[in-house]
Amino acid sequence: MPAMLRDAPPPLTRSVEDYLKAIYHLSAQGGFATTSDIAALLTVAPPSVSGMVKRLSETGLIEHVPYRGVQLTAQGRRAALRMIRRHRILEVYLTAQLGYDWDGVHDEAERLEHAVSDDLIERMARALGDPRYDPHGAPIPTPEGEIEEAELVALAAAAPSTTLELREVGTQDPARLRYLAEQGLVPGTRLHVVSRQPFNGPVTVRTPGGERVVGLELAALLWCRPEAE
Amino acid sequence: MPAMLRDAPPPLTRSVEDYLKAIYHLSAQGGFATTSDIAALLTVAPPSVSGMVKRLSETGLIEHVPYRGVQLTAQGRRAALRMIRRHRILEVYLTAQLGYDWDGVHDEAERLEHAVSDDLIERMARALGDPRYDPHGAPIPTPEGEIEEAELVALAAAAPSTTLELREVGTQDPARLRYLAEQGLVPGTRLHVVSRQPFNGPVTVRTPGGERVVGLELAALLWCRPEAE
DNA sequence: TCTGAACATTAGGTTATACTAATCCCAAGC
DNA sequence: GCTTGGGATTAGTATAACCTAATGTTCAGA
Repeated sequence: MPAMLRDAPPPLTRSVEDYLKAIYHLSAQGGFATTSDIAALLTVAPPSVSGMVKRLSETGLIEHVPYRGVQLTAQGRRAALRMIRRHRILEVYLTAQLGYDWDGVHDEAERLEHAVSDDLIERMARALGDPRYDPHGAPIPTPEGEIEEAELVALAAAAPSTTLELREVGTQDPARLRYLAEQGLVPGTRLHVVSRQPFNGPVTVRTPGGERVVGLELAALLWCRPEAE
Repeated sequence: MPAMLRDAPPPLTRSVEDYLKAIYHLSAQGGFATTSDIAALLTVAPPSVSGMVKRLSETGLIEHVPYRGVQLTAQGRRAALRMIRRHRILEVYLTAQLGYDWDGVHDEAERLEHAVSDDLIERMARALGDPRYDPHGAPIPTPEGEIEEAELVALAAAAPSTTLELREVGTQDPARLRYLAEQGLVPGTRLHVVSRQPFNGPVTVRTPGGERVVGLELAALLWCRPEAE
């Protein structure tokens, strides 16, 4: 019997899927994901992470540099992107087809992403017309594991009198999401930066719904694409 | 702090949910579910069942008579019916909204039933117009845990020259379900029993699609409601 | 009435995942 | 170039599920 067929790789467990996703997000800006960051994100104790890291690097899903942190291997990255695709397709589906709000959809998707089959995800994607972004504007990886890498700038860092398109909202916190939606600050909105107060003050933007004053904490979550001239 | 709030009952694990469902189905005709029947249904070894049975009776979900079998308590029955509602709503949803066939929908629902929230189930139910039967004709429990108890007769036991409505198909086996659908033998179909061969021979029925000869194995799975005169 | 087959249970071990407590490493500041 | 504090790791324990092997129980028929 050929080796390829002999031992089918055991399917990943829920925990493993969660760790890979966490590591993907934490090492997105190129660096290492540290033990304590992973522990904080998954709300487990650091020793639990050390243990899992050992197993994951033995199975070739991550690369571990002791006392430094971990990074995904190509295989681990594929698995993480598969989970992210599932999560984001689910978020779009629940929002578009079952009346969920963008601030309530995360938890449901978080549980379902481990249970749905690839087949079901692709049926949902087809029913939705193969969406490219989730309700928060985050890009959805393709079934082949490609993901769009956009060059976005945080509103907090934008220069006054530039015009931007709000592309992605970098939080899942329901309270923040609800407030942003009330202010009309959702992906796709055009923003003109009116002014920026000194000493880490708020940013004032003009939106189709009127002028809005956005505090720095929120402005740091609003990722925008500079408008082409 | 009042006792009711002090220790919220820990949510049931996947395994527990599966055991309760299995026990519900096995003790449906009023009797005890035996260790080996449960083991066979869940494809685990009998000692695993003994272990789980001990835990479940300690937590008050089942009543255990050693060497005899188990039955659900009122609390266990509620939990089982909740799972059955989830399963059947999911089956209807996947069939009606996402193009699943009635022979392929079982496995997907089996995994999802543990992951969906009650809220999502009720949203699906509402989107479907609160269906009362799943694609196989089985009744769907209400959110309050009521389930219709119909008096159905197996086609295998029906007298010749009676007229019946096929109500429920008692299998989840894809091959059998596919064949039955090809023959037009789906819930809702009106059947007239033309004849019954002796010596456990097949049953001949007239359907809107023409005459069909149904072997005894399949006829035992076709649960029918005698037509009112 | 006894006995053996079939079924149920106990005993003891494995794996995955988590925890706390104890120890280890390393880099930053003196 | 030492010390020290905080993050990382190891050690040891717990729990939920599962397994195989050994032992117990029941009942039907010789």
